[in-house]
Amino acid sequence: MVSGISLKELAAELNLAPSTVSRALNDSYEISAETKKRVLSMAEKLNYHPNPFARSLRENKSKTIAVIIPERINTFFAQVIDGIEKITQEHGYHLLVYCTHEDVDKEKKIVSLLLNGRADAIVMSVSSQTSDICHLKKLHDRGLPILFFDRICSEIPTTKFITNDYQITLEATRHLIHQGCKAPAFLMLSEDISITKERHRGFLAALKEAGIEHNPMLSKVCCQNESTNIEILRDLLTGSIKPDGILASVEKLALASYQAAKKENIKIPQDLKIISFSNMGIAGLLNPSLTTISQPACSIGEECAKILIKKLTKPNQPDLPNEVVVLPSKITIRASTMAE
Amino acid sequence: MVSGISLKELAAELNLAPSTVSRALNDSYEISAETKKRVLSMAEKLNYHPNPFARSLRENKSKTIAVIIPERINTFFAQVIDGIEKITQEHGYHLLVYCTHEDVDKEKKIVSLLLNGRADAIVMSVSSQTSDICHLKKLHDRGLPILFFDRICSEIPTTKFITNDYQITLEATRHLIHQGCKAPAFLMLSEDISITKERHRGFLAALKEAGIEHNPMLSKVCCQNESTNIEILRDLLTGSIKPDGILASVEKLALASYQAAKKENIKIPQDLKIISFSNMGIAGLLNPSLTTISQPACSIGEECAKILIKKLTKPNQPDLPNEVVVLPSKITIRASTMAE
DNA sequence: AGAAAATACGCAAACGTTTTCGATTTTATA
DNA sequence: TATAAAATCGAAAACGTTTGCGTATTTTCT
Repeated sequence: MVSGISLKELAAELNLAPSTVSRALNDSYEISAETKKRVLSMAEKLNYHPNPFARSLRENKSKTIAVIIPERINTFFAQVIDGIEKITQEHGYHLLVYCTHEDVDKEKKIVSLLLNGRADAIVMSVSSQTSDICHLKKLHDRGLPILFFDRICSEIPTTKFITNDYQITLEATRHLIHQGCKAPAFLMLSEDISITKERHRGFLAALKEAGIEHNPMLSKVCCQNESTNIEILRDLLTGSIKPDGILASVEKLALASYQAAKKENIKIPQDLKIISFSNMGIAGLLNPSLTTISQPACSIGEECAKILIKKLTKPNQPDLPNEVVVLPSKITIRASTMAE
Repeated sequence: MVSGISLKELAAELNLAPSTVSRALNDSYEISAETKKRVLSMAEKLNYHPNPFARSLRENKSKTIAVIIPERINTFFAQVIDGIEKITQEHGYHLLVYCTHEDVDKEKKIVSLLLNGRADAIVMSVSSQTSDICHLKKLHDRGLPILFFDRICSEIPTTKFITNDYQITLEATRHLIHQGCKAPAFLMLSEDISITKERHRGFLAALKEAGIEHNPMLSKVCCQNESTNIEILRDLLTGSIKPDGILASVEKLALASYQAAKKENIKIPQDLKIISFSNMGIAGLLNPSLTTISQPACSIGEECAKILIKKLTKPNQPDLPNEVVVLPSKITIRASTMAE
């Protein structure tokens, strides 16, 4: 009932062979225009819809792309998926979306679910806990097109999309320094992930350039839990080596900083200037408004999708090239980094 | 290559019939423990993964649930999906996620894609433009389990999950009045959707209860575009009938109100108090912090998923009962509604 | 007019599972 | 010991498509 009428039944209704009906529906040159019209109208009348699984089984492709992200409640990732969906939908692809919640074990489970061909390709951003990557290697070895964005996995030879993390963090840190920061801190979720390294490198470069000696205590690794992050940051802000600026490599750490500063009664931007990677639309409505480094999330999604669609739809396409595509981020200066 | 080894090949390797191997893998009582062990270890060794499409074709179910939401960049919907995923993943289900972007035409297209059995069930929240619902009826008539949350469709006899919209809006409006509002406004995306009506009803009831005569000009229908919304609200805030309070039935309208008030130099909460439906984690960090009505998004997702899983996994389950499940929302009072 | 080519369609296999129905062997029962 | 019952496995059909190949009819060319 729920699956509706089949091709065979449709063919029987028309007194035609299933093969003929199939060809007619697929607009084959072997079928006369008249027969095509007959088939089409009967298919419409009987509400025929081809079974996607029979087709997938036969064609060995699913018209489905899997997207794996570390968190759903995050403007950046949501925008990327919007971008992916926009392009892939035009080509009749469906999106399976999985969230790892920054948990590498969950990531492994999800990845293993995709070893059976359920998806024709994978677009993903690895969890912040991901250091061992043999589960990802297994996917790639199987021949499944896989493609990374933002949190990339450089060991796997495929196309990756990131932003100019080093350069933009360099500029952002320069901005902090220019606004008067003498001892900025760098906040991160993990030391392992690719972009964190790049961003940290840019941060340190700007300090060196300005002749500021960086105290490693001011490069802080935080965790997933919001309340413990706030505690970590309260300790940082009231510790022996107080930062007068913060560069948060992840949005949630900027927000935790706001909370911590609020609790410790530290004034932003007077006592503490904050700049953060963030794609929140409402950064301008925060108290004070947050200076952000925003990534071209939607474009990243679209570009991912485009290259994937090309690979999947054109026959005899080569493997995805092992290259890193860089799209520029943008700094929007707001109140949180204003010099007094 | 990408699809790996098949059951037949595995069987050949073991000198067993495919049927035996299938049964062994599915832990059938008909197979001896010894054979099972042999099969399992060989399957492991050869990296066998059952083809999901062959199975779906045979079993006539896909182990897939489709989720349709009006927007992705929205904490509420993201949380609901997190809740759904949490439960469904435990039972081996996959999630196809579609976004309508509040566009009813896109909604229709997406729905028509699901007429072929690609998903075993649908969980959705309709777009704000959806008034004609025959595309949804078609799904339900086909026998596909469909289930609504938040933006429900009452014409279709199935289970729906909402919050106590009438009651909580009544209380929220009382709060506004108690804080000194004499002429609160009500902001909505559309007059058509279910929850808007309920919320508006609660709003009006509170006004009546307080003996306040409501000017219909203060019930404002906004649109999807942020900048035009800001214009609409600037007009409202500077018009002949000025509101001194706002109840935003949707998060984005509260944010637009903040922007409009900022531009018009209207002080919140002194000149204008704002309360809004919102699940943003950072409502407390806005300037001023936003009083919110937050919905139990994650629970909604989990409850949806639970009832669905029950329906899908237990045999001979009756249709989803035609009832509305109500989960309570919660008001969190912050600075945006403080009396001076 | 006859041969060749083009047109339009049908038959059957194949994709990788699961399951019904038997078949054979082993074990338990009388 | 004969027989019923249980245990273990295999053959084959079925799910709904697509497609290679075969064939009958019509058209075109010489």
